[in-house]
Amino acid sequence: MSNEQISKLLRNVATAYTIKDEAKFRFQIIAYQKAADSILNNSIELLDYYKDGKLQDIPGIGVSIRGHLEELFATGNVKYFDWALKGIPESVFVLIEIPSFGPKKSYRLVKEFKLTNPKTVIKDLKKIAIKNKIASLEGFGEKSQKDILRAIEEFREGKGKTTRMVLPFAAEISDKILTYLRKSEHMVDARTLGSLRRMVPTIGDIDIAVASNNPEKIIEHFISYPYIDRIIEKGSISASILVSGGRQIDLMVQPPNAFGSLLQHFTGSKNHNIALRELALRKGLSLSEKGIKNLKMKNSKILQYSSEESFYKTLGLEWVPPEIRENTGEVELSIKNKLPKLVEVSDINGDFHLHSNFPIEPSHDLGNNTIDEMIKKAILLKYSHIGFSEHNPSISKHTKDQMYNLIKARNDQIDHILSGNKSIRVLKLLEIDILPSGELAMDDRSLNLLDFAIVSIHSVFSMDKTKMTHRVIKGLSHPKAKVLAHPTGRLLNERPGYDLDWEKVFKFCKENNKALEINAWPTRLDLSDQIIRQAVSQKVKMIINTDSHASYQMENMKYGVAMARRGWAQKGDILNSLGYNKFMEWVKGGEL
DNA sequence: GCCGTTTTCGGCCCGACTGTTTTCAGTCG
Repeated sequence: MSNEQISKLLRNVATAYTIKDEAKFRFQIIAYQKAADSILNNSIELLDYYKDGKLQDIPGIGVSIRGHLEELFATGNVKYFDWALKGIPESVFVLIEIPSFGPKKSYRLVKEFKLTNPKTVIKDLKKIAIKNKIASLEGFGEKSQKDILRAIEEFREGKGKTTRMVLPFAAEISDKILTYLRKSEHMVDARTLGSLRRMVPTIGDIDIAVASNNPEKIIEHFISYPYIDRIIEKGSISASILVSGGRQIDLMVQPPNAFGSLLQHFTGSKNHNIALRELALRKGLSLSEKGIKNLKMKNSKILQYSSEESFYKTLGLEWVPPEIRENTGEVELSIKNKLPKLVEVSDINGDFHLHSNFPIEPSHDLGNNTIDEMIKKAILLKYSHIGFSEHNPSISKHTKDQMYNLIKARNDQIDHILSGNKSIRVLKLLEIDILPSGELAMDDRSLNLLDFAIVSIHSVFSMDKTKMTHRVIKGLSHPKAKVLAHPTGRLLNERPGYDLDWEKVFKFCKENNKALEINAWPTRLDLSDQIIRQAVSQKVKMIINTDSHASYQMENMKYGVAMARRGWAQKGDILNSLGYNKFMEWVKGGEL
């Protein structure tokens, strides 16, 4: 069972409890939802935790839920869940996937109209709404009947939060809205917050905070956005719209004096905020987007904060970088003033996974820009050294000698360009396939033309974990192989990536002076933040590369750095932060 | 059901908005 399926199962238990007796099960509901969230956000298979007897390491999973999950893995079923879910038709759990459908509404509609077929429940409900049968129900009306129809329609079309965007796409939409908002004379400041500010790999909706003394005017301006599809909701200080393309934008306004608490609130994550608010409660304080209320003093005013720093400071906390606001230990460390100093874009001295358009007759895609163009871009980015890593010449279409000659020609081209340009150093690398056998797709004579090789998997992804781990380690074992590129092979919104035994891979990298790549390509972002954090804790070195196939893509470095930051990586964990000489020491096998 | 800087017992975030209501329940983030 996948993490997603297990998460859904726990969420269903919470839903069932909510329907049966929300008051009685209040805290179990929260606990099950928390556990479900935690599992969904975990990029490591739960089955692996189970096999290692470490289910309880997952936050939100205690003795009770762990027991249930162990039963699930051992027998494929959980008696307690069967009991909890008893009496709730399966179609309820289908309806609840539609935004604006919660437990109560879903159950009520299923019961009222006997919608017992989970496969057709959405279609059936639509028919009933069209026949005007919902409006007359007590607690419903004309408006809610229309809303139900529209919610079903939008769900089918994948609008709103039902599909997630990759970071640059979300950033582009957000920038357009910000530019528009800034045209209002009532605007003092506007910022993109939520998961986009935290640099989560995929974004559900776009959250924007505005500082203004005239919120009504801002809201009016916001809902007049020319590319609007419809207004989802609109109040006095917040509003949500759907823009063309089906993306949801949430807006919230506070006066400039309270902008700090709004920034904090709307950046999240939800779990970080809950942790902060529980901490505040223990001090007799209540937090919200409006500011801080002192609960010990009767009818005291809410204290306002114009900056996030002052807001955190009042709680006795160090300001927390948005990328690590996930309640995974950052709150505890910020109390002690012991947050790590995370790596920054300005620490990056080079990019080592670049594909030029040099006709190397590769196994996979060629780049779009010349070596010269990419070097010029690297100079603009103030890099001191870079590396070209085109794919190896296709092994099936060339003899060994032909491959050798192609690589030599590429190297000569680099030397030729460098002879007229001394402002940057350029390493001669290649990205080489690790064949299913674990062998590299190039012989030693050709490999010796390189400063080092980046190795990666580009075929036969479906190997099991043990075999894939063996394949990767064998590939990395070649003395010229120094970096494992896009280590899981995941493609966001497309495929999950293969499984590796990370303990083994980490150990091998550490003992043999190899590095794991953090690939900054926006649909890869591979490694995940979670695995980066494990690698950091085991002192495995990493290198952030853009995998650019065009010079403008070299600006994607910021996304790779963001993943490193989300994984709590510091400058010392990231090889790109080294100067040329130190870097070459590492290349040649020296300890750092 | 989970969790720990006052706690292994006794807590558990906070507010906005909507529709159907005359004061609130449901949903969302």
